[in-house]
Amino acid sequence: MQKEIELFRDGLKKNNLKVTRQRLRVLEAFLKTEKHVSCDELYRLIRGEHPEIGYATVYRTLKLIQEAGLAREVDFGDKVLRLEHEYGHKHHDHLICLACGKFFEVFDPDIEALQEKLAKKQNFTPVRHKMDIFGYCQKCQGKSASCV
Amino acid sequence: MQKEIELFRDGLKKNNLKVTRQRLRVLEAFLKTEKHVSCDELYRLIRGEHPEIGYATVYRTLKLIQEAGLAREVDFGDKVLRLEHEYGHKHHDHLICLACGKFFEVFDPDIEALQEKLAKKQNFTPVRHKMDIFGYCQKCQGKSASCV
DNA sequence: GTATAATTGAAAATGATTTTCAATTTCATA
DNA sequence: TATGAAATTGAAAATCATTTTCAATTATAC
Ligand SMILES: [Zn+2]
Ligand SMILES: [Zn+2]
Ligand SMILES: [Zn+2]
Ligand SMILES: [Zn+2]
Repeated sequence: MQKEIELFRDGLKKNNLKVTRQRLRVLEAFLKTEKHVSCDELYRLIRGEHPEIGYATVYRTLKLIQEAGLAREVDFGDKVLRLEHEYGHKHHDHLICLACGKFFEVFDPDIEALQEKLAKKQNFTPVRHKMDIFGYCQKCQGKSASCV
Repeated sequence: MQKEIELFRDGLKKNNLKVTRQRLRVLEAFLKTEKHVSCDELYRLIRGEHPEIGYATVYRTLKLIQEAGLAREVDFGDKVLRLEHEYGHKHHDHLICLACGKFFEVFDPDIEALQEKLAKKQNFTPVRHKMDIFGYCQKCQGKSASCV
């Protein structure tokens, strides 16, 4: 966490941006949660301890956190922008339960290799990818999507 | 296209919904375009020939087209809901160019098999998946994302 | 044809995201 | 440590895609 804070400060300095109390609070809150958090969720978390920090500041700081390479966007198909930790977290893909909403992080080097190959075959230079598998987790076997 | 129209009519009848002039116009417009079209884009296309058809009708009909199994949602990460043809189009994944926005439909049975295996290993029952590879197409090699 | 129930289009509502702006704060420099 | 230019802040408003409302219109079963 110390390393992340340092990277954040460096990212700010590099762009002539200021290190503020609010920005540090937002970063800390983001680093503390291991979920795939939305801006709104993070704002509500922070509000408990720091009700003086506004939504816009959380929103803007999340952009800065992304720019510093500490977070990446994930999309679970629920129309909400979510962020997950990037620093110290290797690339992975997701299994997402249609019933309970839980997700699992997975990684398969064979799939990754085939993805490279697939792109190259089309003379396409891959930069990044997103692979999300939707279905039912062990606990939700047999349930339909409606059981929340 | 005749088959698709029939399926659409069947879908409506099955749910006690009415076959209207507007719904057929929207379906035809959707079937005619082979792009991954958004509601707004389709509305603008239709407006040329049928300015009397409202946005809400296009929006609502697109839902019905999905429910009839004729369209599926695709997400290119641009925050807009897009639909592509489903009927007669096998499952595929996408290569999406970060520079020019063009996309290519791809399919790799080996990847599909490994995806199944990966999910099963976690006792997860896969239903559907999304795999999007972002990068640069042949024409845009070496360009940065800013060149549109 | 009539009755009934569904559909329509315009406009308003929604909900996440993004911007505006005047007051406040940071921080390089003196 | 004081100063002042430049960046930041929070509240509120704007934006933008999506979704709903509602009174008038239309499809369809009888
Ligand atoms: Zn991957
Ligand atoms: Zn589950
Ligand atoms: Zn696939
Ligand atoms: Zn496609």
